[in-house]
Amino acid sequence: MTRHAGVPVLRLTLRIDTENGRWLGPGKVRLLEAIAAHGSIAAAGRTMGMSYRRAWSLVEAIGESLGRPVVTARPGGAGGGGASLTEAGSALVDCYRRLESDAQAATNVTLARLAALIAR
Amino acid sequence: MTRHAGVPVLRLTLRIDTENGRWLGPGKVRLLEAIAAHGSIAAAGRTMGMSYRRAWSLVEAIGESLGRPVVTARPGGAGGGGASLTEAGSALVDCYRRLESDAQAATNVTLARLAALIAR
DNA sequence: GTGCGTTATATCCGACCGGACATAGCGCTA
DNA sequence: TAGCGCTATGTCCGGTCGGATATAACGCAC
Repeated sequence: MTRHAGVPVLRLTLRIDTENGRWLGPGKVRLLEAIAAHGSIAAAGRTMGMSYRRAWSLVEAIGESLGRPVVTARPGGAGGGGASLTEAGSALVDCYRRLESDAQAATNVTLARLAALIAR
Repeated sequence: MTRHAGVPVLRLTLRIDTENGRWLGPGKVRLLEAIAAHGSIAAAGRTMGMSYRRAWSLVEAIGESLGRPVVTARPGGAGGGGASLTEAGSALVDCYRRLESDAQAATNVTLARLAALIAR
């Protein structure tokens, strides 16, 4: 990931807007990935520097965007419980990441042209 | 622009993040286009339902993202003055719209797969 | 059965953002 | 020269969002 001297790096992020005014962006996707990686909403929130309250409400919002839950959570038990992605949840992450890489590949030349516009 | 029965429409929006924490999204680009179309920041703001104050500060923010001004404005004169895009400003709009169409073309099949995930 | 960490939810508060309003300067036009 | 509309900028206020905190329930481990 080297960069040419003086040419600024531009990062392209995608946001998917649904009909009902909700949307999905990179933050929510990263949260889902962290939940999958750590096995709990609380641990995912901690690693991303957000409160459990916020992490939970984001998960809620994603579920409402999709019309179905994206995580299954269980309180109590070993380690206090935990959470993992539903099939729809991990499919959502996969779709988003594929969208991202496809878009990146299709736009990198124009993105470089845009980067050249920026004063340095 | 027909849609299959029951399949929700997803809109893909791009956001370009620069190194200094600033970014450019569809709202700012539409504002620039409105300025080009109407010949003034004030008129552009009115057609987009925002105050002159806000329109002007957005223009300012875009300029700081790019490191150079995106509009040239002149107070006084016929009609009170006006504003138009600089060369960098219209190049920015062109780049963004091209990014958008390229990304749209490259992702529409995956986007359809994502749309199928959404409960109806 | 006590303890622990997590889920789930309510409430309160401060920070931030945008909207509303105010003001000053500018230059053509009538 | 008076007026108009736009640029440019400051200030204040209210709504919204996130952070902090509190509480209850749950179920395994010890």
